Parts: sequence; C-alpha cells; structure tokens
Amino acid sequence: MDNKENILECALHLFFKRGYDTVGVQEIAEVSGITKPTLYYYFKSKNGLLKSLIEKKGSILLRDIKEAVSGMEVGDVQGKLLHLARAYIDFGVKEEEFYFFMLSLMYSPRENEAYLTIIPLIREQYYLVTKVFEQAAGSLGNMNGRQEQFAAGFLGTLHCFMMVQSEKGIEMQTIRNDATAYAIVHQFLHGIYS
Amino acid sequence: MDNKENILECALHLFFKRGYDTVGVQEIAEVSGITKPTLYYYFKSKNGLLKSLIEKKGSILLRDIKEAVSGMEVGDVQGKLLHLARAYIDFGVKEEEFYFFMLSLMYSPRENEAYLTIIPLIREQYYLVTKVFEQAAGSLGNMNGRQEQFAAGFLGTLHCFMMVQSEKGIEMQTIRNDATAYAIVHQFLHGIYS
DNA sequence: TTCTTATTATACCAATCGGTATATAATATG
DNA sequence: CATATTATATACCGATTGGTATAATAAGAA
Repeated sequence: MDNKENILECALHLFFKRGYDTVGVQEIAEVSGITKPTLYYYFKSKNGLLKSLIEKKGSILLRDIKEAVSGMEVGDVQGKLLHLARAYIDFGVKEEEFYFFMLSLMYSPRENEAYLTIIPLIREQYYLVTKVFEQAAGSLGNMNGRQEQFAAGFLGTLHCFMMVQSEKGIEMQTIRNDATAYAIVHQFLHGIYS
Repeated sequence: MDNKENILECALHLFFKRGYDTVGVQEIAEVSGITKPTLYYYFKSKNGLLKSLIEKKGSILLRDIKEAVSGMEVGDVQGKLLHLARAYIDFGVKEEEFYFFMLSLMYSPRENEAYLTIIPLIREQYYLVTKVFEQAAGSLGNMNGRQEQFAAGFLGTLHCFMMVQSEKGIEMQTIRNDATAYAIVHQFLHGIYS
C-alpha cells in the first residue's frame, strides 16, 4: 500500500471513530507517519482529503449497486431488492468503517461541510434505488410519486438493520448471507406481520 | 425568556445548522448577546451546555412518549404504535431543530463526545419502544428476542419518513395528522404491498 | 446599611486549528 | 550527466479552540 492510500485509510479510521470535524489534520499526519505538508501535497486541503476518500470508496459502492440492479427483468422488484440488500450488506461488511462513516455524514446538519461533500454520493444512491421502484410501477400499482419515499424507506430499513447488528457487537461477517437479505426485503415488502 | 433559556435556544440553532463540533463557544456567546464567562457561569463547560439542552428537550420527548404508550390494553400493538407515531411527529414538528439535531447525534461516531452525551436519551427511547413490542408478544407471536430489532426498525422508519419530508422542503406542519401516522404504522406492520 | 449571592465584563491562557513558505532529498527523463 | 518532477521535512503563519483569573456590578436579605 503506497503512501497516499495509507493516509486515506488512517484518516478514515479516525473519522469513523470520532467524526470528521473533531479530527485535526495534524493527528491524521501523525498516525499516518508523515508530516502535514506531505498530506497537503497529496490532497490540497482537509476537505480535499475527504473528497478523495468519498470518491475512492463511493465509486466501489455505486459500482456494486449498479451491478446488483442490472440484468434482470424490469418488473422483478423483489429480486432486485434482494440483490440490492446483498450488495449493501456485503459492502457494509467489507468496508465497515466507511459504511458507518457515510451514515454519520448522511444525518449530519445540512450546512455542515462534510455533509455537503457527501451529498453527490447520497443523491446517486437514491437515484439508483428510486429507479428500481419506478420500473416496478406495474407490479406495485400506481405509485403517485411515492417512489422516492419507498427508496428512502428501503434504505432506511437497511441502514437501521446494519446499525442494530453493529451495536450488538456481533461480527458483521455473520450477516453476510442471503437469509439476512431476504428477511430485510420481506419485512419491507410485507411488514412484520407475516 | 430568561437569559439561560436564550443561550440554549441560540446554541441549538447553531448546532442544528452546522453541528456540535464545528460551533465554537465564542460564536454561541456572540449570537446569544452575552460573553463567554457568562455562558460558563451557567453551564460550566461546552459539554455541560449540551447536556442541559438534551435534558431540557429530551425530558419533553420522553414524557410525550410515555403518555402515548400508556393507558391502553397491553395487547393493542397497532393502537400503541399509532399513538407513538403521532407523538414523534408532533414532537418533530414543534421541536424541529432539536429533533433533527438529535438524529444527527444518534448516527455520530461511537467515540464522539456529543454522541456519548446523548446516549442515555436514545437508550431510554429504545427501552420504551421495545417494551411495546414485548407486551405484544401475544398478538405478534413468539418474538425470539426480535423486540429490539422491531423497535429499531419502527423508529428507523419513522425517522426516515421525517427526513424525507424535511428534505422535500414541505412545511412540517402539514404532516401533523392521523393519516400520516397511520400510513407509517401500516407500512411498518404490513409492508408496502397493501 | 451591610453582607451575601447572582450576574456580567475585561483580559488573558496554552493549545490547537487549517494551511503555507522554503528547502531538500529522491527519482525519473532527456 | 543534467534537468525536471515527485515527494518529504523544518519551521512557521494568523486565527480560533475551550476555558479561566479577576473584578466589577446588580440585587436581595439581614
């Protein structure tokens, strides 16, 4: 792992633990075993470092999502949601620190700098998930513009499940299976009564 | 409104907009029209101010929640969830800034100071909601310890709905009705198929 | 009036914030 | 070899961070 990569990973670890705003550039440099000017040479600014981190991990997530929802009949909502759930779970397991750091930024105040930086990644995810529900208008009846509400609800359910698992202290690896994905999708589609 | 109250409201407004970590004590004092020593006289520290704020608003939320889930047959899950949803929506409307600030703290990194400060309030909420599902073990069948998962799922759905409404830029006031609460509870209980 | 307690302001603290000017190695290219 | 580019360190910048020592003011109680 080269120098730049190492700085990104060290920064992510600190952001994940204490948050973007409370971690100083100085500390990132110390943990990375470099000095501040080296960091600024690579990333121009603290926000540039964050952008670089989001770009690096976000592109992986978006690629996985696109792969999950493609190559199926457009009407198969349940199938697509299953693939989607698996993609998110897998990503949350292999990129646990970024996943939860992304979640923390999603819920950050609207005018917070870090929030503004992650908006594009969030928007893109919502766009892709909303499309799934739009293509499902046939099997789900007239949605009357509720596609976005459904997309938000589905992702909310998913994120919520990951949070609960993480808080339980269970090894995330154990939820990496189709049964878990099915449980989440089923609850979203049919509720807890069933 | 006395001096102390005014400082709390000004601080909340700033925290809501940019986050606890990025707002300095100096700025809070300036916006409040007082000086730093005055703030420290009242709250001892920046974290003391946050504690005071959480205590003030949190006690209202907890009171509303307790009121919502009490005084009904223990088995009436749907009824209790409806009351619960109404309580959260009402609180989210009348204390919009605190509600979303609380959300942002809920998803903050585990070792973040502000997160550690709000933990007790979050735990108490989860405890109260989990109890609803525990009492419903009869009508919902054996839950096998899924009460907490249900509580988290329900609150997640609720918060998610509020976020979407807020992002749409719609006046929060318009969702303060029983139909909205019913829609949320119904989706949670029976899924989006129905 | 005098004493006590509750407020408020001036002025300061060391430490840290994000960021940079400058110089020097190291490496690649001609 | 010489030149250009990449990569790294020393030392510093002004501004802000959370927090405080000290003193003055205001107000209520004796």
